[in-house]
Amino acid sequence: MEDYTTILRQYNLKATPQRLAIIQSIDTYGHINIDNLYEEVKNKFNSISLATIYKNINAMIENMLLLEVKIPHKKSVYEIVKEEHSHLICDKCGDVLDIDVDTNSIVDNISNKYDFTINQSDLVLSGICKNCK
Amino acid sequence: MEDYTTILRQYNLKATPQRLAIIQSIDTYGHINIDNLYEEVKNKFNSISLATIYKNINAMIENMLLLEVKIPHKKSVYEIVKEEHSHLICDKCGDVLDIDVDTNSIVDNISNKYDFTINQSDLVLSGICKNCK
DNA sequence: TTATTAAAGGATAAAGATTATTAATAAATA
DNA sequence: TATTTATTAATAATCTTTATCCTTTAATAA
Repeated sequence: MEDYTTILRQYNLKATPQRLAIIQSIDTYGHINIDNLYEEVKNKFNSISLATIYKNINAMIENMLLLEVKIPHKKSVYEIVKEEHSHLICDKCGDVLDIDVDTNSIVDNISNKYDFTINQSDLVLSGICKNCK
Repeated sequence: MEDYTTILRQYNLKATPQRLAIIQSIDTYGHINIDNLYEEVKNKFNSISLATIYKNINAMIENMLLLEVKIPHKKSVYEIVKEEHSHLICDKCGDVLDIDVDTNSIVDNISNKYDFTINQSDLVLSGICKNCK
């Protein structure tokens, strides 16, 4: 993931400087919420408006470049779409880790039992991380 | 789950008629979001204020009688705290089902791998239910 | 390179969601 | 039944998110 301009265009989004700053911050942090993203982008881009952040986050989500991760008791964070994975959250320091969990057997099992077509599996594990305990 | 008055008192909450109506609606529906809850309670209790709904939902969450369930692309729903379980959501009709999924091996595995103390495991499976497909 | 066009940005207003305030009321308790 | 304290309703205040409108800019093709 280097050339953000190309990536944006691949997702049918014009490569504006504001968008480059947004996508770069998200990529750097891995996961970031709206407020921190605004602060972050503002450092490089003093004049940016909060509405621009919202508009672009929404556009990038619609075009499937970004994903919203909902977290218990916290504000959502946004990440770049990659292979499906789960999340491990530290309730103390707020750190968010991507983890690899095989949920296939669970999904198959529930899918059969309830006659459901399951398209998405969101797993969030919360607790206290190594450094915080 | 019958005597809501007793339950509220067990959780150190005064048993007001408004609270009884709230807890009864949640229990009846199983899962309900703020807006639907407000509508529902208003039917029995015309004068209730939306702020009262919010205050009580928050009080009940703090006192661990209720739980917020965050759902991708939707408003959160609230449920009465029971044994830990996961959720199966129909993206079409919005129905929410409690499901029993054994996440112990996953939690143990990740817990060891990352040296994390995991306190909570939130799994939401989304798709299309039997009736909607 | 420049001109054209459609989209995006910034400022701010509007809308939506949640919380705080305050005076009146009602639940718990003795 | 009286007293105390928490709760309610109404509404204001505070976020949070989206819409509007005018200016600016990225993409495209001449």
